[in-house]
Amino acid sequence: MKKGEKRRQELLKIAYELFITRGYENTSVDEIIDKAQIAKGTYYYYFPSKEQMLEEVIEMMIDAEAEMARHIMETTIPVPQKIVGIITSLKPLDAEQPIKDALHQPENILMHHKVRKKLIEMAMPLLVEVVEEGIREGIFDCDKIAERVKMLLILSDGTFNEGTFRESDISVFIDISEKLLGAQRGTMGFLADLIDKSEMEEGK
Amino acid sequence: MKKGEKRRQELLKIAYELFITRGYENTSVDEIIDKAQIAKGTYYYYFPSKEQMLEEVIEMMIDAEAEMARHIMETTIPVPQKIVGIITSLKPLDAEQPIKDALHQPENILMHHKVRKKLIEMAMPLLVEVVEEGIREGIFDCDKIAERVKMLLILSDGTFNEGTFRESDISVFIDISEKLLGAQRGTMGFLADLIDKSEMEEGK
DNA sequence: AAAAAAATCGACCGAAAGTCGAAAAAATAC
DNA sequence: GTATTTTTTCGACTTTCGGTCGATTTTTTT
Repeated sequence: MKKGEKRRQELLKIAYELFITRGYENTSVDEIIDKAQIAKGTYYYYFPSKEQMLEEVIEMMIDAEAEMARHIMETTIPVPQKIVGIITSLKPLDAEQPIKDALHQPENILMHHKVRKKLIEMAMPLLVEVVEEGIREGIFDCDKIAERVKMLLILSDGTFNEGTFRESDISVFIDISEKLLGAQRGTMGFLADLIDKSEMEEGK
Repeated sequence: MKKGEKRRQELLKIAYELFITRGYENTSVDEIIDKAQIAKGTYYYYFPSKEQMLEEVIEMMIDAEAEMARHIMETTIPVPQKIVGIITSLKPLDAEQPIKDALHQPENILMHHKVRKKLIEMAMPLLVEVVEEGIREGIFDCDKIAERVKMLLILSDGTFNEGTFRESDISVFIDISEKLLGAQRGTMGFLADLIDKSEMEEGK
């Protein structure tokens, strides 16, 4: 009477991997049940539809990201670093070791969109807290924190997680982040080095 | 030997209307050929695939928006108003008279995403020009214009064209627009009235 | 051991995109 | 004005895919 939950997790894991490597739309239910060695009926015994399954897969992913983000929050690194840490930990699965691309560059728009939306929802309250921390410390100075955080998230996602990223975007992003939060010039400057470094690793 | 182009346009028009009112995914090729009173084979004589057709429908839409945007550019209204005018004219089809919704609110993500991307590509060079105009006039003061314009577009899209818009976003958006372009405080203030007005019309 | 509940099976269904060879219509050549 | 070639149209057929359903097996409960 709980073998069920194991199956469920097993299927979720298989689907997660297929969705990420080949895309949601390009993964058929048949492929999933093939890999899992089960029949159609069994699959639909656990999930009412493929899309509902996607929803659950995404939830899994968000949970993982959320944990990482919360972990960063609890550290004692400076507030600006926290913010950047949380934001960069939000790259859906891009930065993960083996899997990588094949997800949002080509055409996995549905999945990417859903992930992105939930990711922003999840990260907002955390970032609000961090920004408030920054305000108390005198590093930031602004009102309407939630709105500003939302825009920061929109901006970072649109700038970095889309295919149109250019090296020259960084300095503008830094500039605008500082002004958005009412920080002193240079507060976010360390971001440039960070990105330079990761670009080099990828040999871009 | 050119009846073909007429058919093509006819099909494009039918598809455009169906895509907009019912969504791309929810419109079947069968529905299109039903409305057009043609056979499957004829459809595929003109379009290699449904998705390619979407691409062409989108191009049509973009062209229309582009013309409107260019028209705004040629007027003699103040630069800040031009910018806002262009940006607001970019709402894919939202603001259009009879059609409206049923597009990006529910789940027409693929189409919305493609439109949005092309719209940004199209609008960037125009806005760059306008911002340069503003700089010459001393209204704006900034470097990296292309990058800043891109962010302005990302931000406006993410703020207004997504389902998460809140009244309180406006003032932050105004603030950040001004800072992004190096404008004086208040330069973009008129935006608030604009939005208030359109909200009222819709009875929100 | 019997009964009930949970889990599994796979043939089948319907919708939808896309194919293909043949035929009709139109344009061009002679 | 007829033959030939090109363009356009037709619709039955194929394939893929998400999803259904009643039957069957396995596991749990009593």
